[in-house]
Amino acid sequence: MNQKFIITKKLPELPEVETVKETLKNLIINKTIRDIDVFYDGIIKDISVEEFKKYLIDKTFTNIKRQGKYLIFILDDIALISHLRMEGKYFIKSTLEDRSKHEHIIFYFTDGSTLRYHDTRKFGTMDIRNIEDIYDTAPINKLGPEPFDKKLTVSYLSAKLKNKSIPIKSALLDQTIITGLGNIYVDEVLYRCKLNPITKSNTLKKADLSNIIKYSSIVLDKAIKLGGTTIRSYTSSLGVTGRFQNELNVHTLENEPCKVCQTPIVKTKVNGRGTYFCPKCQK
DNA sequence: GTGACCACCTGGCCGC
DNA sequence: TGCGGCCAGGTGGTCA
Repeated sequence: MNQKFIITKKLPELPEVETVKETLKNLIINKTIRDIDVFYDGIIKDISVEEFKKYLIDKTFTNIKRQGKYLIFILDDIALISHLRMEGKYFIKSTLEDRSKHEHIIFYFTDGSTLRYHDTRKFGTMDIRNIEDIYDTAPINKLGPEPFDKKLTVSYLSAKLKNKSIPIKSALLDQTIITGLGNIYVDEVLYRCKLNPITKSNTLKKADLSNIIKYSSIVLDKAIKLGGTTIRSYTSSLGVTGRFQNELNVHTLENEPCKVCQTPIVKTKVNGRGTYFCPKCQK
């Protein structure tokens, strides 16, 4: 087998972000920012580094929330909205520790510790909002319901997809329709639903939509309980690794036998995204 | 309104 | 051994 296709990139999806949120809650709540160093300003959206510092210095972390794959740090009256994208991570370290190559933003706390944003590919983003504007402005106000949300019903999904001829895989990756599903979990959900990833979204039956809702919730719930998925080396703060990779049925398992019918799992591309499915179970 | 495509960015891998 | 090129990923922007 071509080695290039074995290596799958790791990425933080909703379960991984939930793990990061819960881990950081125990570590930074009630800590006050004394200073900030920004080594790569491309992560900060819309405002200058000076404004970013002005908003956050002397502020205290009072809560951490999550919406989809976004982390929302509450600092008094300000919200720092962070998206980890492909490889973003947070670490707590002492002020004395040297900065590693990929640490792009360091928050210095008054107690001598630091919160460090580490991102190998510099894809992550940070937005600043007033707390009263969090849910009324982009990016949060564009997000659809999460799989656990009661708003996610068959009628909601049917209305969203009725004019969509794009593959169901692409539709499920669209965070304005359902928020929280990423490439790994969409493959796993579609496998459990026995749906081919290229099925046109507007051809699905109500039973299919019901299954999508049901299995999205089941898959993400289980992944959260297991701390997410560590495919190559993704770890959350303080090196917490996920165990959901042991539950994967198709993703990254090209040429491995399907657990149901033993047919080799196929890897293809759907709108440029690496996609794994069983050609027999998912017709 | 919809869908396709591109940019962003870098480590790891393959082929030469 | 070293170099060039490809690939992976989520999201936002642009264009048809």
